[in-house]
Amino acid sequence: MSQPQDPLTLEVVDLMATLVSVFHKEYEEAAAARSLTGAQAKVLALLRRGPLPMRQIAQTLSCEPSNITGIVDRLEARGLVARQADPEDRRVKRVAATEAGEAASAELRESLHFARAPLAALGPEERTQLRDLLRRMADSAGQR
Amino acid sequence: MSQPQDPLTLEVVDLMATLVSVFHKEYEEAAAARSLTGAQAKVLALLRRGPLPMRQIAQTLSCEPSNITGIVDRLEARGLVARQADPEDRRVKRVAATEAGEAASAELRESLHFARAPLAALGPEERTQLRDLLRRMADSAGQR
DNA sequence: AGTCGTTCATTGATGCAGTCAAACAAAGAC
DNA sequence: GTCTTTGTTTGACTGCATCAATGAACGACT
Repeated sequence: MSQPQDPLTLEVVDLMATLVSVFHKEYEEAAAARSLTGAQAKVLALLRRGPLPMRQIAQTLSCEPSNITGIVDRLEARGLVARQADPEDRRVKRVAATEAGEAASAELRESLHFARAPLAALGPEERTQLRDLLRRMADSAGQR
Repeated sequence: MSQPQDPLTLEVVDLMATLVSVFHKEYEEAAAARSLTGAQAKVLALLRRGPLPMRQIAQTLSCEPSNITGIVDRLEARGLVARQADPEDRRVKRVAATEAGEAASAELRESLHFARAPLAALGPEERTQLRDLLRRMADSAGQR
Protein backbone atom coordinates (compact mmCIF):
# COMPACT_ATOMS: atom_id res chain seq x y z
CA MET A 1 0.00 0.00 0.00
CA SER A 2 1.98 3.11 0.29
CA GLN A 3 0.99 6.62 1.08
CA PRO A 4 0.29 7.46 4.70
CA GLN A 5 -2.77 9.59 5.23
CA ASP A 6 -0.96 12.76 6.10
CA PRO A 7 -3.01 15.96 5.97
CA LEU A 8 -1.25 17.15 2.83
CA THR A 9 -2.15 14.05 0.83
CA LEU A 10 -5.66 14.20 2.19
CA GLU A 11 -6.07 17.78 1.06
CA VAL A 12 -4.71 17.09 -2.40
CA VAL A 13 -7.06 14.14 -2.80
CA ASP A 14 -10.02 16.29 -1.82
CA LEU A 15 -8.96 19.08 -4.16
CA MET A 16 -8.59 16.63 -7.00
CA ALA A 17 -12.04 15.26 -6.23
CA THR A 18 -13.50 18.75 -6.39
CA LEU A 19 -11.85 19.60 -9.67
CA VAL A 20 -12.70 16.24 -11.15
CA SER A 21 -16.32 16.91 -10.41
CA VAL A 22 -16.16 20.41 -11.88
CA PHE A 23 -14.47 19.23 -15.07
CA HIS A 24 -16.82 16.32 -15.39
CA LYS A 25 -19.84 18.53 -15.10
CA GLU A 26 -18.52 21.01 -17.64
CA TYR A 27 -17.88 18.21 -20.09
CA GLU A 28 -21.42 16.89 -19.76
CA GLU A 29 -22.83 20.37 -20.17
CA ALA A 30 -20.75 21.11 -23.25
CA ALA A 31 -21.92 17.84 -24.77
CA ALA A 32 -25.54 18.48 -23.81
CA ALA A 33 -25.37 21.90 -25.48
CA ARG A 34 -24.87 19.97 -28.73
CA SER A 35 -27.54 17.38 -27.86
CA LEU A 36 -24.92 14.76 -27.16
CA THR A 37 -24.59 12.65 -24.06
CA GLY A 38 -21.23 12.35 -22.38
CA ALA A 39 -20.77 8.81 -23.67
CA GLN A 40 -21.59 9.82 -27.23
CA ALA A 41 -19.15 12.72 -27.03
CA LYS A 42 -16.41 10.41 -25.79
CA VAL A 43 -16.89 8.01 -28.68
CA LEU A 44 -16.97 10.84 -31.18
CA ALA A 45 -13.76 12.22 -29.69
CA LEU A 46 -12.08 8.85 -30.01
CA LEU A 47 -12.76 8.83 -33.74
CA ARG A 48 -10.87 12.03 -34.40
CA ARG A 49 -7.72 10.10 -35.30
CA GLY A 50 -9.54 7.79 -37.69
CA PRO A 51 -12.01 4.92 -37.85
CA LEU A 52 -11.93 2.28 -35.13
CA PRO A 53 -13.40 -1.21 -34.70
CA MET A 54 -16.19 -1.47 -32.16
CA ARG A 55 -14.10 -3.82 -30.10
CA GLN A 56 -11.34 -1.28 -29.71
CA ILE A 57 -13.71 1.48 -28.71
CA ALA A 58 -15.08 -0.74 -25.96
CA GLN A 59 -11.57 -1.57 -24.85
CA THR A 60 -10.46 2.05 -24.71
CA LEU A 61 -13.50 3.10 -22.72
CA SER A 62 -13.27 -0.07 -20.62
CA CYS A 63 -16.83 -1.21 -21.07
CA GLU A 64 -18.68 -4.09 -22.69
CA PRO A 65 -18.80 -4.18 -26.50
CA SER A 66 -22.58 -4.54 -26.40
CA ASN A 67 -22.70 -1.16 -24.79
CA ILE A 68 -20.92 0.43 -27.73
CA THR A 69 -23.42 -1.08 -30.14
CA GLY A 70 -26.16 1.08 -28.63
CA ILE A 71 -24.13 4.27 -28.48
CA VAL A 72 -23.00 3.89 -32.09
CA ASP A 73 -26.58 3.09 -33.09
CA ARG A 74 -27.72 6.43 -31.75
CA LEU A 75 -24.83 8.34 -33.27
CA GLU A 76 -25.43 6.65 -36.60
CA ALA A 77 -29.13 7.45 -36.50
CA ARG A 78 -28.15 11.10 -36.30
CA GLY A 79 -25.69 10.85 -39.15
CA LEU A 80 -22.62 11.63 -37.04
CA VAL A 81 -20.97 8.30 -37.58
CA ALA A 82 -21.03 5.41 -40.06
CA ARG A 83 -20.25 1.72 -39.81
CA GLN A 84 -18.01 0.47 -42.58
CA ALA A 85 -16.91 -3.04 -43.37
CA ASP A 86 -13.32 -3.93 -42.64
CA PRO A 87 -11.77 -5.31 -45.84
CA GLU A 88 -9.41 -7.55 -43.92
CA ASP A 89 -11.85 -9.16 -41.52
CA ARG A 90 -15.50 -9.44 -42.31
CA ARG A 91 -16.44 -9.82 -38.67
CA VAL A 92 -15.34 -6.36 -37.66
CA LYS A 93 -17.14 -3.13 -38.37
CA ARG A 94 -15.12 0.02 -38.33
CA VAL A 95 -16.82 3.11 -37.03
CA ALA A 96 -15.93 6.35 -38.78
CA ALA A 97 -17.04 9.89 -38.02
CA THR A 98 -18.94 11.52 -40.86
CA GLU A 99 -18.23 15.10 -41.80
CA ALA A 100 -21.01 16.23 -39.50
CA GLY A 101 -19.52 14.07 -36.79
CA GLU A 102 -16.05 15.54 -37.23
CA ALA A 103 -17.52 19.01 -37.09
CA ALA A 104 -19.47 18.32 -33.91
CA SER A 105 -16.45 16.77 -32.27
CA ALA A 106 -14.14 19.64 -33.21
CA GLU A 107 -16.68 22.18 -32.05
CA LEU A 108 -17.01 20.44 -28.72
CA ARG A 109 -13.27 20.32 -28.27
CA GLU A 110 -13.01 24.01 -29.03
CA SER A 111 -15.71 24.88 -26.56
CA LEU A 112 -13.94 22.99 -23.81
CA HIS A 113 -10.85 25.15 -24.02
CA PHE A 114 -12.93 28.15 -23.24
CA ALA A 115 -15.30 26.51 -20.81
CA ARG A 116 -12.63 25.23 -18.50
CA ALA A 117 -12.63 28.20 -16.22
CA PRO A 118 -10.48 26.99 -13.37
CA LEU A 119 -7.36 27.17 -15.49
CA ALA A 120 -7.91 30.85 -16.03
CA ALA A 121 -6.79 31.47 -12.47
CA LEU A 122 -3.22 30.48 -13.26
CA GLY A 123 -0.51 32.43 -15.01
CA PRO A 124 1.85 30.95 -17.59
CA GLU A 125 4.64 29.96 -15.19
CA GLU A 126 2.14 28.30 -12.94
CA ARG A 127 0.64 26.40 -15.81
CA THR A 128 4.07 25.12 -16.67
CA GLN A 129 4.51 23.93 -13.09
CA LEU A 130 1.10 22.33 -13.14
CA ARG A 131 1.79 20.68 -16.46
CA ASP A 132 4.99 19.13 -15.16
CA LEU A 133 3.28 17.75 -12.07
CA LEU A 134 0.33 16.40 -14.02
CA ARG A 135 2.63 14.82 -16.56
CA ARG A 136 4.38 12.85 -13.86
CA MET A 137 1.07 11.73 -12.41
CA ALA A 138 -0.30 10.78 -15.81
CA ASP A 139 2.84 8.86 -16.68
CA SER A 140 2.75 6.86 -13.49
CA ALA A 141 -0.96 6.18 -13.96
CA GLY A 142 -0.37 4.93 -17.46
CA GLN A 143 2.30 2.46 -16.47
CA ARG A 144 0.31 0.47 -13.99
CA MET B 1 -14.17 33.59 -22.73
CA SER B 2 -10.54 34.46 -22.32
CA GLN B 3 -7.74 31.94 -22.65
CA PRO B 4 -6.02 31.72 -26.01
CA GLN B 5 -5.37 28.21 -27.22
CA ASP B 6 -1.65 28.21 -26.71
CA PRO B 7 0.02 24.79 -26.69
CA LEU B 8 0.67 24.93 -22.95
CA THR B 9 -2.98 25.44 -22.07
CA LEU B 10 -3.94 22.75 -24.53
CA GLU B 11 -1.59 20.29 -22.93
CA VAL B 12 -2.76 21.07 -19.42
CA VAL B 13 -6.37 20.63 -20.49
CA ASP B 14 -5.59 17.26 -22.03
CA LEU B 15 -3.65 16.15 -18.95
CA MET B 16 -6.49 17.17 -16.71
CA ALA B 17 -8.89 15.24 -18.93
CA THR B 18 -6.73 12.15 -18.61
CA LEU B 19 -6.46 12.38 -14.85
CA VAL B 20 -10.14 13.18 -14.48
CA SER B 21 -10.93 10.02 -16.33
CA VAL B 22 -8.51 7.96 -14.22
CA PHE B 23 -9.84 9.33 -10.94
CA HIS B 24 -13.40 8.91 -12.06
CA LYS B 25 -12.86 5.30 -12.97
CA GLU B 26 -11.13 4.56 -9.69
CA TYR B 27 -13.99 6.10 -7.79
CA GLU B 28 -16.55 3.96 -9.60
CA GLU B 29 -14.49 0.85 -9.02
CA ALA B 30 -14.02 1.56 -5.33
CA ALA B 31 -17.78 2.06 -5.00
CA ALA B 32 -18.54 -1.07 -7.00
CA ALA B 33 -16.25 -3.08 -4.73
CA ARG B 34 -18.74 -2.26 -1.97
CA SER B 35 -21.77 -2.92 -4.19
CA LEU B 36 -22.49 0.78 -4.48
CA THR B 37 -22.98 2.77 -7.63
CA GLY B 38 -21.13 6.04 -8.07
CA ALA B 39 -24.26 8.06 -7.43
CA GLN B 40 -25.05 6.16 -4.26
CA ALA B 41 -21.51 6.64 -3.01
CA LYS B 42 -21.72 10.37 -3.66
CA VAL B 43 -24.93 10.71 -1.68
CA LEU B 44 -23.52 8.66 1.17
CA ALA B 45 -20.40 10.83 1.18
CA LEU B 46 -22.52 13.96 1.38
CA LEU B 47 -24.15 12.71 4.55
CA ARG B 48 -20.90 12.43 6.46
CA ARG B 49 -21.38 15.88 7.96
CA GLY B 50 -24.92 15.15 9.08
CA PRO B 51 -28.47 14.63 7.79
CA LEU B 52 -29.63 16.65 4.80
CA PRO B 53 -33.00 17.40 3.19
CA MET B 54 -33.59 15.72 -0.16
CA ARG B 55 -33.86 19.10 -1.82
CA GLN B 56 -30.38 20.07 -0.72
CA ILE B 57 -28.84 16.84 -1.87
CA ALA B 58 -30.31 17.43 -5.30
CA GLN B 59 -29.02 20.97 -5.30
CA THR B 60 -25.50 19.96 -4.30
CA LEU B 61 -25.31 17.27 -6.95
CA SER B 62 -27.09 19.54 -9.45
CA CYS B 63 -29.80 17.15 -10.49
CA GLU B 64 -33.56 16.88 -10.21
CA PRO B 65 -35.01 16.10 -6.78
CA SER B 66 -37.00 13.22 -8.24
CA ASN B 67 -33.71 11.61 -9.09
CA ILE B 68 -32.61 11.65 -5.46
CA THR B 69 -35.85 9.94 -4.42
CA GLY B 70 -34.79 6.83 -6.31
CA ILE B 71 -31.20 6.81 -5.10
CA VAL B 72 -32.25 7.25 -1.49
CA ASP B 73 -34.90 4.55 -1.96
CA ARG B 74 -32.20 2.08 -2.91
CA LEU B 75 -29.86 3.15 -0.13
CA GLU B 76 -32.69 2.93 2.36
CA ALA B 77 -33.67 -0.53 1.15
CA ARG B 78 -30.17 -1.64 2.06
CA GLY B 79 -30.27 -0.01 5.46
CA LEU B 80 -27.49 2.47 4.74
CA VAL B 81 -29.67 5.50 5.14
CA ALA B 82 -32.93 6.54 6.82
CA ARG B 83 -35.51 9.22 6.10
CA GLN B 84 -36.48 11.19 9.17
CA ALA B 85 -39.14 13.85 9.58
CA ASP B 86 -37.98 17.43 9.96
CA PRO B 87 -39.51 18.85 13.17
CA GLU B 88 -39.59 22.35 11.72
CA ASP B 89 -41.17 21.65 8.35
CA ARG B 90 -43.39 18.67 7.83
CA ARG B 91 -42.83 18.74 4.08
CA VAL B 92 -39.16 17.98 4.22
CA LYS B 93 -37.56 14.65 4.88
CA ARG B 94 -34.06 14.62 6.17
CA VAL B 95 -31.84 11.81 5.02
CA ALA B 96 -29.39 10.47 7.58
CA ALA B 97 -26.73 7.81 7.22
CA THR B 98 -27.27 4.83 9.49
CA GLU B 99 -24.36 3.31 11.32
CA ALA B 100 -23.87 0.86 8.48
CA GLY B 101 -24.01 3.77 6.08
CA GLU B 102 -21.38 5.72 7.98
CA ALA B 103 -19.15 2.68 8.05
CA ALA B 104 -19.50 2.05 4.33
CA SER B 105 -18.81 5.68 3.55
CA ALA B 106 -15.76 5.85 5.79
CA GLU B 107 -14.43 2.62 4.36
CA LEU B 108 -14.81 3.93 0.86
CA ARG B 109 -13.05 7.14 1.72
CA GLU B 110 -10.19 5.23 3.27
CA SER B 111 -9.81 3.03 0.23
CA LEU B 112 -9.59 6.06 -2.01
CA HIS B 113 -6.48 7.37 -0.31
CA PHE B 114 -4.67 4.24 -1.19
CA ALA B 115 -6.25 3.61 -4.53
CA ARG B 116 -5.29 6.95 -5.97
CA ALA B 117 -2.03 5.84 -7.38
CA PRO B 118 -1.03 8.84 -9.46
CA LEU B 119 -0.30 10.86 -6.35
CA ALA B 120 2.29 8.35 -5.29
CA ALA B 121 4.56 9.63 -8.04
CA LEU B 122 5.06 12.93 -6.24
CA GLY B 123 7.24 13.76 -3.27
CA PRO B 124 6.16 15.99 -0.39
CA GLU B 125 7.43 19.28 -1.78
CA GLU B 126 5.76 18.58 -5.08
CA ARG B 127 2.51 17.78 -3.38
CA THR B 128 2.67 21.09 -1.65
CA GLN B 129 3.17 22.80 -4.99
CA LEU B 130 0.31 20.85 -6.49
CA ARG B 131 -1.92 21.61 -3.54
CA ASP B 132 -1.33 25.34 -3.92
CA LEU B 133 -2.11 25.30 -7.63
CA LEU B 134 -5.22 23.21 -7.18
CA ARG B 135 -6.40 25.41 -4.34
CA ARG B 136 -6.30 28.45 -6.58
CA MET B 137 -8.18 26.62 -9.31
CA ALA B 138 -10.78 25.29 -6.91
CA ASP B 139 -11.27 28.72 -5.39
CA SER B 140 -11.81 30.36 -8.72
CA ALA B 141 -14.18 27.57 -9.77
CA GLY B 142 -16.19 27.98 -6.61
CA GLN B 143 -16.65 31.70 -7.04
CA ARG B 144 -18.29 31.64 -10.42
C1' DA C 1 -11.97 -31.11 -46.81
C1' DG C 2 -14.18 -30.56 -42.30
C1' DT C 3 -14.38 -29.76 -37.40
C1' DC C 4 -13.21 -27.08 -33.13
C1' DG C 5 -12.36 -23.26 -30.53
C1' DT C 6 -12.02 -18.25 -30.69
C1' DT C 7 -13.27 -13.61 -31.71
C1' DC C 8 -16.51 -9.64 -33.22
C1' DA C 9 -20.74 -7.72 -33.18
C1' DT C 10 -25.53 -7.89 -32.03
C1' DT C 11 -29.79 -8.96 -29.40
C1' DG C 12 -32.68 -9.34 -25.31
C1' DA C 13 -33.42 -8.93 -20.49
C1' DT C 14 -32.52 -6.24 -16.53
C1' DG C 15 -31.15 -2.39 -13.27
C1' DC C 16 -29.69 2.26 -12.33
C1' DA C 17 -29.44 7.27 -13.39
C1' DG C 18 -31.34 11.04 -15.33
C1' DT C 19 -35.14 14.17 -17.24
C1' DC C 20 -39.82 16.09 -17.33
C1' DA C 21 -44.69 16.70 -16.08
C1' DA C 22 -48.18 15.98 -12.81
C1' DA C 23 -49.82 15.22 -8.19
C1' DC C 24 -50.21 16.16 -3.27
C1' DA C 25 -49.35 17.96 1.26
C1' DA C 26 -47.62 21.53 3.91
C1' DA C 27 -46.04 26.34 4.52
C1' DG C 28 -46.44 31.27 3.83
C1' DA C 29 -48.56 35.48 2.15
C1' DC C 30 -52.19 38.41 1.48
C1' DG D 1 -59.32 31.59 4.15
C1' DT D 2 -58.06 31.48 -0.42
C1' DC D 3 -53.58 31.56 -3.41
C1' DT D 4 -49.09 30.81 -4.39
C1' DT D 5 -44.98 28.59 -3.54
C1' DT D 6 -42.05 24.76 -1.92
C1' DG D 7 -40.61 19.75 -0.90
C1' DT D 8 -41.26 15.22 -2.12
C1' DT D 9 -43.10 11.58 -4.68
C1' DT D 10 -45.00 9.10 -8.79
C1' DG D 11 -45.13 7.73 -13.62
C1' DA D 12 -43.48 7.67 -18.27
C1' DC D 13 -39.52 7.80 -20.93
C1' DT D 14 -34.49 7.86 -22.59
C1' DG D 15 -29.74 6.54 -22.11
C1' DC D 16 -25.91 3.89 -20.08
C1' DA D 17 -24.27 -0.20 -18.30
C1' DT D 18 -24.03 -5.24 -17.33
C1' DC D 19 -24.66 -10.20 -18.47
C1' DA D 20 -25.96 -14.28 -21.24
C1' DA D 21 -26.85 -16.08 -25.56
C1' DT D 22 -26.74 -15.95 -30.70
C1' DG D 23 -24.64 -15.95 -35.21
C1' DA D 24 -21.12 -15.04 -38.45
C1' DA D 25 -16.46 -15.20 -39.74
C1' DC D 26 -11.64 -16.43 -38.71
C1' DG D 27 -7.77 -19.68 -37.58
C1' DA D 28 -5.77 -23.84 -36.59
C1' DC D 29 -5.41 -28.47 -36.85
C1' DT D 30 -6.06 -33.20 -38.39
